[in-house]
Amino acid sequence: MTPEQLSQTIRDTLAELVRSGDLTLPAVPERVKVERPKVKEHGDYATNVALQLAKQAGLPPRELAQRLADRLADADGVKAAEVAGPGFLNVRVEAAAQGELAREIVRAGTAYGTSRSLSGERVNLEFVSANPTGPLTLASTRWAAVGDAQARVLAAAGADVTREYYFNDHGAQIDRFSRSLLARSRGEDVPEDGYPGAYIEEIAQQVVGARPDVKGLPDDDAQEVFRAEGVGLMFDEIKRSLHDFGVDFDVYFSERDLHDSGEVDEAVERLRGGGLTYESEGALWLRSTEYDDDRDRVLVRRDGRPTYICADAAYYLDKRGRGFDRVVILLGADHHGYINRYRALAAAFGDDPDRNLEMIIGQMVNLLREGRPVRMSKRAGDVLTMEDLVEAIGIDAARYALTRYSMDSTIEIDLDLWAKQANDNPVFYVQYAHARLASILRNAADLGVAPAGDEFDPGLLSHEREGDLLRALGEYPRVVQQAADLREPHRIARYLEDTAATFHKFYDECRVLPRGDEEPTPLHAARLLLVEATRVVVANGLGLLGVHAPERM
RNA sequence: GCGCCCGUAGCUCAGCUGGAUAGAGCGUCGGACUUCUAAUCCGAGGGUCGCAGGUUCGAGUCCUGCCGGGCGCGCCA
Repeated sequence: MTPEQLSQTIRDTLAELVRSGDLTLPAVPERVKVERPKVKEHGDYATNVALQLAKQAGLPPRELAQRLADRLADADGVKAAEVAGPGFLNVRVEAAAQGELAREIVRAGTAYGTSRSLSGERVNLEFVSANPTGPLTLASTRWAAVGDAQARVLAAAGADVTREYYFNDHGAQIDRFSRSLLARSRGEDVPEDGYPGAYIEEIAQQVVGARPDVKGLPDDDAQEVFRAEGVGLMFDEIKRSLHDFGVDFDVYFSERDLHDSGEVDEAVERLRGGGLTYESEGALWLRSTEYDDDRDRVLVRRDGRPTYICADAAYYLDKRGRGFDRVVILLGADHHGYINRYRALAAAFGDDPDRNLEMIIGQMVNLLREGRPVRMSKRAGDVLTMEDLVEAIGIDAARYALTRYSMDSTIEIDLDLWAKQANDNPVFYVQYAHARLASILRNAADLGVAPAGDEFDPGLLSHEREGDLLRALGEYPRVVQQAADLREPHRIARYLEDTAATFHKFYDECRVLPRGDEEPTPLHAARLLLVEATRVVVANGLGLLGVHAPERM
């Protein structure tokens, strides 16, 4: 019996009480929340429906809970139901009803935990979107890990997700980048506003290697060569880093294309007609204060040139035009000031900013080494990059460490901890659980013991640790659902850590395989099925985070 | 000054969108391997949930005001 099934049973029971006249309610609630109590004595599951419906029913909560408990106790799969505290209803489930879940999970395999709740939703998820003027920074690495996990989680909930990367390969930043390359190729210092990093030197060398003629060109032409070649090289490197990190985008979208295609101009025209703009001091403004912005924003400068906001507007329209109902954008905390003007843009186009647009802000990342912050010196251009992080702790640890925390938290990654191949490293703790599970299944195969099949007796899984584990596995679909609804993939990681712990405790107390000369029993087969189910869940969960589920360690 | 995020055990962080006695890992101390991976498990200790009010049967969670930290506030992108 899963929490969903129990929830349904409780609803049915409420409906029965109403029908039989034992209870008066304006309506039986759509959803009944069933939660896992923290304290063992409170049963396998608990619900607070009685507390919530007491007022409507005109009954004291405990009285309502009691009527519900009396009827619920007879329901299929329910072993006991009792009233507790101010009106909680604590439920114990039949072992047989609960054990059945192991078979369901194994049968569902990789589909276990997925749902259709977002089916039909076309989601455009934009993240990273770093301009190709340097290697991916630590912050970009966080969005890469979280964004990809986000995409996987949304897809698991049935959404049709496109991963998109927006970049700008022309304009002021790129000019500074190409001027820096040019300067370094001549052994000169980079300009005051240039990019000082050591990678500039390397790229400059590569460009010169590929285009030896660049030396003889006049400044303007040479700079253009450095721009075209340099951006290409830099972007290739970024894409390769992302790919190695396990993150591949469906679309790389160029801002330049928006200008070239005339979409920016079209967007401006549509904004003019959208009712959220006005002209002042010779410029066209967006009334973004309508959406809690600090001030209105200029769309078209006095000289007639559009600001970058127009490109954003055009880009938004482009996405909507490609059929995406939801435009989701992951941004760093340094861009939070962006939200309100973007919402105003969506509204100016007649969209509902609460439904069509979603901007997710994530906080920054700091590194710790030997207990001290690893500082990056901006002046020297020594930024901490994705590759630095991967080199220090590996891809799995990096992805896991970056997705394990709420996006709202500024995080500190202790490199010494995450590099350790030891149990204080959460990613190893979870991966070890998977390796252990896989190992049991391998040994079982060697012994010729198979997981229970048609003859499976779910009632055999009645040990307390088996119940704990089954209930943990039963939580998984709800965790995925919640992670998808709240856009919080870190919940998957936390769940995996809890579930790994629950499994390790089970392993400690419940022998799975026959020892020595022991004959295999139905209990061995049943436990083996539970092991297989657990492996499925851990593997599925790690998969949502883009972290490997190793067969051995 | 204004806006967004954070403040929970010595440290790093969860807390199921208002529920029961606030959790986990690490660190500290003490235990458990002749047999499925001890990269594990068991036990102990550790808290004015930043502060002060408010909302209600009930607040770490919601509201208001302070305090502290991070990040932003261009006709730059």
